[in-house]
Amino acid sequence: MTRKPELLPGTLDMLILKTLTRAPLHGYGIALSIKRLSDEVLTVEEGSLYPALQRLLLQGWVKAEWKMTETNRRARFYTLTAAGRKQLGVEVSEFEQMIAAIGRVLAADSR
Amino acid sequence: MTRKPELLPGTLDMLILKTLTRAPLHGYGIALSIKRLSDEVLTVEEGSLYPALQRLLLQGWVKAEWKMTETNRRARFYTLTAAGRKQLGVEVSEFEQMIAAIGRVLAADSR
DNA sequence: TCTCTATCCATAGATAATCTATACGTCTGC
DNA sequence: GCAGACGTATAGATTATCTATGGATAGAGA
Repeated sequence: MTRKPELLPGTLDMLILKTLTRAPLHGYGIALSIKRLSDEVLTVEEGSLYPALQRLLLQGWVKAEWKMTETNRRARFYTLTAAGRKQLGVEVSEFEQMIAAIGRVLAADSR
Repeated sequence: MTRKPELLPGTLDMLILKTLTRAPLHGYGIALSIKRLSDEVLTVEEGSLYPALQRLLLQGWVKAEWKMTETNRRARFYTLTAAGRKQLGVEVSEFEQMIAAIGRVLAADSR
């Protein structure tokens, strides 16, 4: 049985980076934000999210610091770096190119 | 270093099924067709293609038979089954829903 | 005839990205 | 006290790619 992913593989980093262009956020907030903006279509599982954030940190595309949330909890806030913003641009344009290409294949008329 | 995929993961089965709606084709022909229709953006490697065709056969979404090509070679031609056609519809609509959702996230304005 | 290129099939193994499941801790409201 | 939302994190399984091979045949051109 083929599993139904909650996410298109390969798009998570892009979605996280995009989310952080609005404001620094903690992991939980990033997941909520993506879910809400996508009208509940996209769900980011913790097991995908935190490894992804580690990747982004390692690449230098985000930085992190511990702070207090509005609700008075310790949380790790991630901020987009300049390199991250650039990377987002690259990923978005590659993604759009892919989507356009897939669109052309799907649009080819079949008998 | 993050690898640059030739394909959006998760979309290959859909692309193959779609290609077969036009006419039965052998593996090599499927790969060429996707490449050409996408204006060389999407490249299907053999190591992705043949396992994918095995998956589709196992699921009963395509059937295969050996025939001769126009160029006088033995080749395995794959034909879409009724179940495969139905599956294609499901995959396309899920894909479009995903793309729309990602679009909403990417469109959210950032300061 | 020889060699090169395009056509064709297929698999093994590595890699990457996701999901499932789990564990832990805190704050607020009831 | 307890439930439910908030919040971080990792281990392990799964799946889908890519890389790298290996093999075979047809046709064109030297």
